[in-house]
Amino acid sequence: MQLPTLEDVARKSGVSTATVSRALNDPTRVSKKTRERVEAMVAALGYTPNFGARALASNRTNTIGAVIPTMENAIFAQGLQALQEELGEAGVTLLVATSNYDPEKEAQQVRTLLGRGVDGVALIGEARGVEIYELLERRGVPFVLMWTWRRDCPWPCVGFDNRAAARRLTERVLELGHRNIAMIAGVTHGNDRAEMRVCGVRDAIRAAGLPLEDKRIIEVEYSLDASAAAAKRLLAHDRKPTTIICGNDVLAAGAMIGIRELGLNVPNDVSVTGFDDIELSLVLDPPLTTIHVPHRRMGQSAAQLLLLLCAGEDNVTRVNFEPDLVERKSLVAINEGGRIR
Amino acid sequence: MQLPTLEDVARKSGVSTATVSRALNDPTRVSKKTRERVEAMVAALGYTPNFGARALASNRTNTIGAVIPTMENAIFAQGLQALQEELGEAGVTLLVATSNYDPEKEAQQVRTLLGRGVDGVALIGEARGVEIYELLERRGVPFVLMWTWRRDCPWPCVGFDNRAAARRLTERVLELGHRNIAMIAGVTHGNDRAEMRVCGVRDAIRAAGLPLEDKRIIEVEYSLDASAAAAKRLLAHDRKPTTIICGNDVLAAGAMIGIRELGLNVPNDVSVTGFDDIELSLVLDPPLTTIHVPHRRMGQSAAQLLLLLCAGEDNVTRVNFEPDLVERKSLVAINEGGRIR
DNA sequence: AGTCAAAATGTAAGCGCTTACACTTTGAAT
DNA sequence: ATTCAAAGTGTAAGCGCTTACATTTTGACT
Repeated sequence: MQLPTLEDVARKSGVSTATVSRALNDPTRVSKKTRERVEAMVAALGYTPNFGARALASNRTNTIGAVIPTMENAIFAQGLQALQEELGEAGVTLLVATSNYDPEKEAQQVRTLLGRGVDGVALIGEARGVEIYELLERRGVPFVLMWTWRRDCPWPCVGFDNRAAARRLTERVLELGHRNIAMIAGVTHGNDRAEMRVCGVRDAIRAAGLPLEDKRIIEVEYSLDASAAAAKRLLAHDRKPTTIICGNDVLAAGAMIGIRELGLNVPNDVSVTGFDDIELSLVLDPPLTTIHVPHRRMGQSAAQLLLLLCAGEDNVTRVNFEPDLVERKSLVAINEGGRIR
Repeated sequence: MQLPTLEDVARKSGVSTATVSRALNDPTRVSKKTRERVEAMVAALGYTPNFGARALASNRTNTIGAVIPTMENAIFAQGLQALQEELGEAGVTLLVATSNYDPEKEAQQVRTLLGRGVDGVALIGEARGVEIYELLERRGVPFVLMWTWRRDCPWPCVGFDNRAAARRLTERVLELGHRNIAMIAGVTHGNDRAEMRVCGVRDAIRAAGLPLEDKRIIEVEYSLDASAAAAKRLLAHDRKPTTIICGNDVLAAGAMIGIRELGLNVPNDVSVTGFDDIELSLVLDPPLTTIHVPHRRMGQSAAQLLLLLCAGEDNVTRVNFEPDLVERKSLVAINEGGRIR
């Protein structure tokens, strides 16, 4: 069966295809009478514009592409959902691709998205080969970086200062009397958020005049198993850490599993902190002290910025959110004896 | 700047556009010599096919659309990721839309996807207005239902028997001596998976000759808060349930939060079971006894089926996975006194 | 009634690709 | 050498839409 075309609508409502096109895309440019006639005919025929033809003729697809590392853990889910909803209200569709934290794969996904003619692109973080940025700029396709922010970032970004937030968290840990701190970080290669979080922790420890010991920072992939193993390794150390700062909530959850398997208790034997404040942090026992990231607002804001950029606005904008430290039960003060509470 | 077109490639490599098109889409139909020349020219110019033009001319988009309820909890993440990866290997892109468990929104999203010319559609579950099925069939767009399976389902589906699995789980609960069972279910309206899980629980209880009490089954939206509240309500009952069977892992996590807030202990005071076996179930303390659903295999299988259907294969296929009961620590046997363990 | 800018509409040329069909070349079999 | 199917290539007609430009209609003023 053949779908009705613009021309069918035009013929049956006694106007030209141009008028139908206008009635659909910019109703103000058409008299009320024709508009209504056309709309009625569209409904009667069940006409839907052909996406490919429209894209070909107008050179726009009303599609934004996003490349995220993974959908499998919830870190990006909320933000993406919000991005999608916000774009949806403007009639723009979101195309999501995943890179599995592999820069090469990310580049390939960006190329695929460009091949599909996306009008704009959302990327996570700043760290990637310069060729992607060049490609995007050469093609004139606007993009924004999400989940990251830096004062002098040369590109539009919507996020927060991972380094400052990690530093703030660590300062709180220090304030609670911890002097023996370890960290389970995400893999920092090609991941500036992970890297900046490590830097932030280092900043705070150094500022406190404490030594920073490289072996107390373990980098692992974002999985429960890897993090649980890392926690066990850290706690096998002769001088056990009193706090394990984790690169994100998933790592914190993994660390808590590892700690539990060692027969130790959080927070009595060791404190744990997370980062991101995904739903997970509430189901953990004890609930996780973590950095709350405003995922939804970030997604919305990124959508708006992207729409602006697509509309031709072209000054680089940066949106900086201020993540909060939410203190729950997984981090407690240390007492005089060096044991916790 | 103007992007290179097929014609540019053709001109510069001294062949016709038809030959270039063939060299790109079906290399075997072109001599080795020309193929190599064309490929070199493509690389040199950085040519990428124009998606819209291709879609318009060939009437295919190499895109599959999926409508899922939400990305915000991880239930669908793994399955979708697998679906996407499998499609990706066939050069097909996945377009994901969300309905937020709203049938009306789902219908609208399907229409949007069709408007974008998707070659096939993946939907979650079977329960929806007949008009969506009609629309899909009228358009001749193949689709598969995921996360659900029924012997006499009239449409292609890739999933498992939610009812049987829920029944199996409940039988195990009964086998462990529980006689006083409550359930926190997902909202069943427009959600056959949730509904079938309730049915399965009922089946088992009825088969055991026990009374089934409607008030012991509470339907809530899939959120931690709602489930925690429901658990509290159930436990405020004069005859406390010894097990709370939850419609999925998220609800189980919420129930455990509620139970904890009541100062009770899982599983000593009350057992809890989940359904889905998402990563969450491992981070809970105690780890959750739940039904393991093979999300990844389901996604892969759905992708393969969809690709077949798009290729013209048109006999209705149903793929049934056998979910396992994984027993962890949140469900324990009841002792003689009626108290647990 | 006449004027004329503004509003509404029509005409038709593409957008970049695929593919039916026609034509040419190739090379194995005679 | 000749033949002829198979393999390779070219020609050109769309696919369904947008939009620059041309033309007609409208209606607020004289």
